[in-house]
Amino acid sequence: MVKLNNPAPGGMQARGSNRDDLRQGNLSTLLEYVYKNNSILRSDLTSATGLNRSTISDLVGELVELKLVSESESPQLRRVGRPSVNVSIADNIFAITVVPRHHSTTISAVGMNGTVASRIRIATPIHPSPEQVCDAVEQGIGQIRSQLKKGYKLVGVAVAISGQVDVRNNSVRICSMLKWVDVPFGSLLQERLGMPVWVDNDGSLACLAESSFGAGRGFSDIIYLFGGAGGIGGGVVIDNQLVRGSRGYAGELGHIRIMDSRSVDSLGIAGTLEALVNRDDLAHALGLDDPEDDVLSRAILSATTPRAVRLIEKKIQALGYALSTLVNIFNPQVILLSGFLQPLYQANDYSLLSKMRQNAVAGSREHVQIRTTELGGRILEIGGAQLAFTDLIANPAQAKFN
Amino acid sequence: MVKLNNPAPGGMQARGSNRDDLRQGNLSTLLEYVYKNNSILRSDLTSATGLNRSTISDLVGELVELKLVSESESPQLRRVGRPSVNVSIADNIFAITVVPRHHSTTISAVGMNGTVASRIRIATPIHPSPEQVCDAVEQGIGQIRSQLKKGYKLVGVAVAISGQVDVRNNSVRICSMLKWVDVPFGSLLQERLGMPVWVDNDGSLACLAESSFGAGRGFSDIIYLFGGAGGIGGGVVIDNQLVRGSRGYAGELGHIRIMDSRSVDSLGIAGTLEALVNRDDLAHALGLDDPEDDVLSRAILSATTPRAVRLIEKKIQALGYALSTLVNIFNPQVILLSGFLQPLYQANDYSLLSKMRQNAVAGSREHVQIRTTELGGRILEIGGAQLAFTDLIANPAQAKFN
DNA sequence: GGTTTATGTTGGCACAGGCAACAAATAGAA
DNA sequence: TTCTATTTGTTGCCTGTGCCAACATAAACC
Repeated sequence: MVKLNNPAPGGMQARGSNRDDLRQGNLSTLLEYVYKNNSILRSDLTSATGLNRSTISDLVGELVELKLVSESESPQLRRVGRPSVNVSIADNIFAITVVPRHHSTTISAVGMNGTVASRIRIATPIHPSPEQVCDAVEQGIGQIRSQLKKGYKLVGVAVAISGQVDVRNNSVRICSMLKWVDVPFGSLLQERLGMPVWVDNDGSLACLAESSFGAGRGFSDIIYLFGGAGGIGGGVVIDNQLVRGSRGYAGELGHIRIMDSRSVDSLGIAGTLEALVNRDDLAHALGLDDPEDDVLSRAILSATTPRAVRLIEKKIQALGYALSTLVNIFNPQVILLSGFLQPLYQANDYSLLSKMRQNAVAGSREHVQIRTTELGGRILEIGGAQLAFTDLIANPAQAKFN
Repeated sequence: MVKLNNPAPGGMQARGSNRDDLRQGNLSTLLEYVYKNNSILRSDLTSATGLNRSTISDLVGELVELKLVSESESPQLRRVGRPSVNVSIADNIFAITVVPRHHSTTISAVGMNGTVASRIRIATPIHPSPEQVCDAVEQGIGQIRSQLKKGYKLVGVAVAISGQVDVRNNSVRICSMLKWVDVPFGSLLQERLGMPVWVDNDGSLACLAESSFGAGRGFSDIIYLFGGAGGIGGGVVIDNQLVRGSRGYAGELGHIRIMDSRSVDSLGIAGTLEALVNRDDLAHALGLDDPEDDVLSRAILSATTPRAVRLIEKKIQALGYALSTLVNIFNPQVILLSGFLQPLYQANDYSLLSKMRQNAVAGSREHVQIRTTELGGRILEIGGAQLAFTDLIANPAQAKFN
């Protein structure tokens, strides 16, 4: 459900809505439509929202005045009747996305219209301190500002962390990749930059991106799983809403239990999906040493040695078990696989599907699909930007830029 | 989030809101407050919703005219100032709750004010056909109608099924207890009775009840687990919203995988929570033959034979594994245990907690609580009624009774 | 070029909630 | 008792939001 600040009672904190909330909610709904579609006809907004033509006209007018969208002549559609006006997202609104890694940090400017306008990778010491990452970000934003066309507006900075993030206060609980524990990174960076900062888990951000702009488009209930060198991450969307849990730690799908085993995952938990389905094992069995994603992928799909084939099948089985648990819990419409889980699925989709179905309850297993993801390397930039645009979209009239 | 029919875009189906929606949303919010609290001061409604005093006065006035609530003098609070008016739910609005079991069906009338006004148990053949249950319900409602005070109003009938239910069309996908497969029970019963019928999974309904009126009050993110003779069921509440999944099959928490094992659960899936933590095993090890709940509970808490103690500990370990998976996925505030899982927890709460913590990610494990439930035997009646009252609460002005 | 169809535009309207002033009902102090 | 302070209910008026109907406009179709 969208805005109109009545958060559902139950916790009994529902608020009433007044006329301002009504207007704000409608503005927000419209802006979200334009954002998600990048560009949309006013007549489509009318039919989608159910609002009156004149109301849409008025609301879009306000968004134009706020310089959040622009109107342009419609493309030639060869349809009867007066052609409708095209509404597009302004091309000068950007979010900064920050992705810190072991020994470098990537800083990007992502337009609200979806374009990655600028991307800078800045080397840092291995396992950089929060201050060192702040330095890199500050430097990167400086460069980006000089590259962007004049008149640009920044909404703020989104940071994607490969670890556990308390989203209530934007602080990093644990990030093994950076060796951070309890770092209030959001506050640190915000103080340094003087603009809003949001921090979130990378799996959640990727899930967000894929659900809005990738393979999850049009689905309301989605499981997203990503397999990378650091382990397995993920995210869950229920009823079009990303699941965050009480503090934002939800979606640690790599750490769900599969079986008794002495293999432990990156957090030292035994028998989990991440412990059993592991990139290094696969690379090793395929005779590769720290391969790039596409190399590993091709190797998995063309594996022939009995040992490798056996191992791949074993991983598929383990993944199948995990999927069935998730399917039983969530009854999703679609499961999205990315990273090295994608070639694993493609190597033997039948095997994965049947393992999953075999261990899932009847109702849920029947209509669930498995798909591979679509967004590729830009996924964290898109997801991070989406996080950064959230406030703007929720309340377009109060937009503030930096 | 409450009403104001903008379902979140993403699936891109958000609708705009007009003035009618505004009014409807506020009426709904107020009615929900009164329902959840049974009785509340008008001044508390004012501060809780943030709406103006005069607006509350007007809205409550409409609810009174609709005969959904009544106003009465406030209790003596010995507070300075003019005493506020007390708003209570009308005492003549009822839902019928139906709980079909192996060889009997229980039909109850539950007041919107929370009272179970009438409860009738009607014997049926073992594994009754849908028609036989319909017969029982029709007969039961006939009796209930004669018992209720004149002037009563019925909103409809809610059916709690121990199995998988497609909530989109109120049909039973599979119910092993009744041996039903693909029974459109909602339509059948609705046609017979001529009033609205809703069907849902018993675990989901129990979760709903416990989250609104039981041990889950005040929490927004809840895991609910119930252990009974038929297996283990459950439900999940995220952000104050019951998780139903795409068709309503979500929440099959008994079928999440724990380990490799040859033990199978009621659906034939091996190594699941339900397969490993099993009421019959416990009863047998304790030398009991089909015990009542309280008998089993006492036996678990006072077990002394090494074999029984070992078995109990083993079950606790398995439950701990399941909880850690759930905690990793959801980052809930609280886990509610009921049925025979409750004495299992009480038998060694330290052991269960530490097993769960040991296998859960740092952020999520730190603040999660485990609690036992509060509602006892009335839980399905309360949860079912809540389901039946949902439409009325969502749109008080369109209330229709039977 | 006229007709049909769909959309944009405009002015007036209805009505929901806010606001301010006043009335009412209590506790507490003098 | 009486007076004051405090809180809440009530009333009339106002603002602003979305709706509606009539009209204008721009395309396809014949």
